[in-house]
Amino acid sequence: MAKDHSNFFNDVYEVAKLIPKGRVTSYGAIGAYLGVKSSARMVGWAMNGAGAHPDVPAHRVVNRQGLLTGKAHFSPPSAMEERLMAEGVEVKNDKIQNFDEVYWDPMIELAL
DNA sequence: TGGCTGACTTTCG
DNA sequence: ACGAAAGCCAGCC
Repeated sequence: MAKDHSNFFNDVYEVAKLIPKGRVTSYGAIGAYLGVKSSARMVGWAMNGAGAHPDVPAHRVVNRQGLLTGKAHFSPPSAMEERLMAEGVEVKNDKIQNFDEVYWDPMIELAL
């Protein structure tokens, strides 16, 4: 597969797929890993096409506060927390509990 | 081509 | 602690 010049989505999907089960990360973390920490929105936008990528666990990607901000884009929206809960992530009121423990940073985990 | 939008993040009030 | 505004970059019309 030839790497396109602007497959930003592809990169986001790759990182998202690397997220271990029971862990979560933030849009900014992925963006930072891709070199665009200032454009966390882009990561979320890329996730907009994740719906066509079943291998991309978009539910493991939340905002910096650990809030399931993107859950509204799921179908049903509750599927996000449902999935996180199923993986062992404690979610309360659309908010990830022990976020500091389940937080998975690609810049650290994938840092070599 | 130009301009708007957006699943975020950070900072000021 | 909460609310609002600005900054940012890439996709889409």
